[in-house]
Amino acid sequence: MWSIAELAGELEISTRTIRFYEEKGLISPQRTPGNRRVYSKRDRARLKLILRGKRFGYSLEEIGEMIGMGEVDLDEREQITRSLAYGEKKLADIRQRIEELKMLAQDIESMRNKLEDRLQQLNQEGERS
Amino acid sequence: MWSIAELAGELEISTRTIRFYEEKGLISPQRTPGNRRVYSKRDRARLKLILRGKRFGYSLEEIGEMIGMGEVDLDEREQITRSLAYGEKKLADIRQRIEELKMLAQDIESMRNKLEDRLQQLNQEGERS
DNA sequence: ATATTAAATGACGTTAACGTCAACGTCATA
DNA sequence: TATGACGTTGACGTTAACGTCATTTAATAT
Repeated sequence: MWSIAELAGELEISTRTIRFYEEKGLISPQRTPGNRRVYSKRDRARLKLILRGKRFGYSLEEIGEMIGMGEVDLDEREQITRSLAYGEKKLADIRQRIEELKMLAQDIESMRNKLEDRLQQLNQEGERS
Repeated sequence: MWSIAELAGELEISTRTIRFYEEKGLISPQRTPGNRRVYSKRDRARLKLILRGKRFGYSLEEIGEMIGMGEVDLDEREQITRSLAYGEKKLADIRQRIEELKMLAQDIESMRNKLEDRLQQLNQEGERS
């Protein structure tokens, strides 16, 4: 169990950010008798997932959908079916992103090659003086 | 060569967005005698790179650094050296992201398996009635 | 018991990344 | 040549994702 400051320190975000995510319904920590928030291991895992999502440019709203809010009033079978469908879409999305990242890496590598060539050329010009 | 609307259509962004990127110095298209913007193949490639970066949560400022603006008042050798160093960092970052995405995909797949098991179970319960 | 220190809540401020609108210029074409 | 359709530059508006107070309450140390 963690306090809000401990968790914020570990994850390198502000306490405001954590409260903000709670406002948006992304996490719902327990409270102490004195009304302080306490975060379980599960809350912490959820926060990490949120942060990971953010690093890939997902909005908080998208992340909310991803971790399955909304659609709370369905029977279990229906819920599971929808979650599966959503999961498939996300998987396709992620595989697509992996391919794009590889392309990005290639872009950068080809830039690197050109730059190295130019540097080589500059060095040779220098030697000829 | 493309007009701004053609390019916007193809890339599925607004013309405002394209002009905004120009304001920020990320692209600098040529102009016609009548002051219209014209976009070359190179401009288009650059825009695609920008959009790709955005999809991974990079800010426009970071993208700007990535495609090598800033540091304009250095000699060429220095410029190239810095660009190379920056490129290496980005490459490491990207490779890291690829690994993270693979992990995210695994998370989702294992969730899927659990859900499918549960669905199977529900179906069998149904048959036994 | 009191002084710190940490937390909660609410309100307002800020920044990036555009959207929207007005006022005007220009190009094609009937 | 006039009438849309497309483009340009401001200028102001908007939204997401927080930051920054001020105020009040609770826990901890002395």
